[in-house]
Amino acid sequence: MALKNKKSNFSEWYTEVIQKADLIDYGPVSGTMIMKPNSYSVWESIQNYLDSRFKRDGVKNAYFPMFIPEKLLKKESKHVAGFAPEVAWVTHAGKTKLKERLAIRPTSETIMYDAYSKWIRSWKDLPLRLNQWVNVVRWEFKHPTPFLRTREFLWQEGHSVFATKEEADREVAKMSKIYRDTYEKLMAIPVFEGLKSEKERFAGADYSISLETIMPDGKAIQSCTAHHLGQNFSKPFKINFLDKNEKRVYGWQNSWGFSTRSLGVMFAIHGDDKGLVIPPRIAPNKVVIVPILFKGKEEPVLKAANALKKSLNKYSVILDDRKGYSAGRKFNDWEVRGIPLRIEIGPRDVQNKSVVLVRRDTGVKITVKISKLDTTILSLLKEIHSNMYDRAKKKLTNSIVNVSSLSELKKVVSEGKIARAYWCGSSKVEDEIKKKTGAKSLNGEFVKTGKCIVNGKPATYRHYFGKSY
RNA sequence: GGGGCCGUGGGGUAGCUUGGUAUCCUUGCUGGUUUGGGACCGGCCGACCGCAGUUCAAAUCUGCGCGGCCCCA
Repeated sequence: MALKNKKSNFSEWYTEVIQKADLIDYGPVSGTMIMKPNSYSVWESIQNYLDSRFKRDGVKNAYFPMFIPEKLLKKESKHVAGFAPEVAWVTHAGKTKLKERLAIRPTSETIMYDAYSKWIRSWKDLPLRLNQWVNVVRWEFKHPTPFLRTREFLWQEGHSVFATKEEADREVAKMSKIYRDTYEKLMAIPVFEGLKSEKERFAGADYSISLETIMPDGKAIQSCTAHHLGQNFSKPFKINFLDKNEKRVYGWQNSWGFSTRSLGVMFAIHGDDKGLVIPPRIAPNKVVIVPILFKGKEEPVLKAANALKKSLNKYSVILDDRKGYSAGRKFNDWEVRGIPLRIEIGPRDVQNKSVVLVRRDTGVKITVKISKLDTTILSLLKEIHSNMYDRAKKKLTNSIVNVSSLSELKKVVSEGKIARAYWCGSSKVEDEIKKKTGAKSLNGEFVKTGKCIVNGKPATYRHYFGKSY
C-alpha cells in the first residue's frame, strides 16, 4: 500500500501521510485534533529551541488565563473587529447564565495588557517582555486541515512593552530573525520575510512582519508573525509610566507568535511518496537500528545491535527489535515516520564489523565500519540537513517570479507560483488583484522606485502575491 | 452568498439504479513457520451518520437534521 502521489494530489497525500505516520488523530469536534507522540515530540523540539533563544534574549515565561471578559476584548476596536467572527464564548456555568460572557482566548493581548497596565508605573519597570506557551481557539469556518488550519492550536505568544518605539522596532526585527533561524536552521525550510499589507496585518498592529513559504501545491502559507503594536493597545489599556523626565507617557508594544502550523508546513514540504522526512536537527530520534535476524543466528546480531544503541545514545536511537515483522516491513515503517538515518545490522555485518547506513532524504545506502560509525553519522546528519534545505530553497526560488503586469501576475499564480510585483500599496488595488487573479497579498518590502503594475502610480511596496492558505 | 457531490468496522472500499444473509483490501489481536525492501498459513475483534416515513422487509426509496468534500462569487 504505497502512499498517494505527493505531486499529483497533494491534499490527499497530506491527509494520508499524517495518519500513516501516526502523527495525529481527529478530535470529536470538527477542526480539533489530537497530537500523538510522533508529532508532539517534534513540537517539543521546536519549543526547546525557541524557548532557549527567547530566554537568552531576556524574555521570561508566564501564564495568563484563557478566559477573557468581553469588555476587555472590546477595548481596542480594530482588534475586536478582526477577531470577533472567530471567538468562541463561554456563556454558561452549568445551568446558570453568566453575567458577562467570557471569550476563550483567540490571542492574549487584551488579558495580558490589562495586567501590564497595573504592573507598569515607572520607566524602571521597562522593558517588560513575557512569553507564554498556550493553546488558543479561533473558530474558523473554512474547512479544517490538521496543523494548517485547526480551531484550536498551540503556540507561543510573546508580548512586550518598551519605553521607546526604537527599542520595540528592534525587538520585532530580532524576533523575526529568531523565527527565521527556527525555520531555516532547525526545520530546513526556506522562508521569505516581509511586511503584511494594511489589510492583512494583525488586527490592532501598526505593522506586521511575516515569514512565508510555498507549499507543494503552489499555495503560499504564512508561517509566523511578529507585530509592532505602536501605542494602539497601551492607550486604551492605560499602559503608561513616568519617564526619566517625570512625564507620563505610553509604552510601545510588540507581540509575536509561532504556532503548530509550522509542523504542518514542515511535514508537507519535506515529505515524499514514502512518507515523512524529518529534518535531523528537529528529529526527536535521529537514528533507527533494524537488526536483520535469521533463525538460529539472532543472538550475536541482537547483542551487536544493543551495543550500537548504547554507543550512539546521543542520537536518541531507536532499536527496532520487534519480533514477527520482516526487515522490509520495519524499513517501511520507519521511512513513513521520517527517521533521518537507518542502520541495518545482520550476521554478515557482525562478521565484518560494519553496518549498512541508509539516508532517508536520498535513500542512498553505504557500508560503514563500526569504528567510523559515529563520525559518519555526525557528518551525514549535517549533510542531510543542508540537502533538505537546498532542495526546498531551490523549489522556493524557482517558484517566485517577478512580474510587471496584472495579466502576467495572473498567469504566474495560475501556474502555482508566487508573483513579485511593484504595488502602490492601496487596499483597493489589493482587492482588485485578489478578485481578478485569486492571489492574496502575502508580504513585501518598502521601495522608493518602481511603478504599480495595476495603475502605474509610484510603488510603495515590492510585494509578493499568491494563492494562499 | 450560489451550485454540485458524498456519509458503510480504526483507515480505504463494494453493494444502492431494480429493497431481502453487507464485499474486498488494510490495520489491530492471536498461534505457527519466517525475516538483507511492505513474508506466508490459520483463528479472532470490528461498520450501514441520526430521526421520522413508506414497506412483510430499508445500507438501498422519501423527508428532515447532522457531518464531510468540491466548484463558483
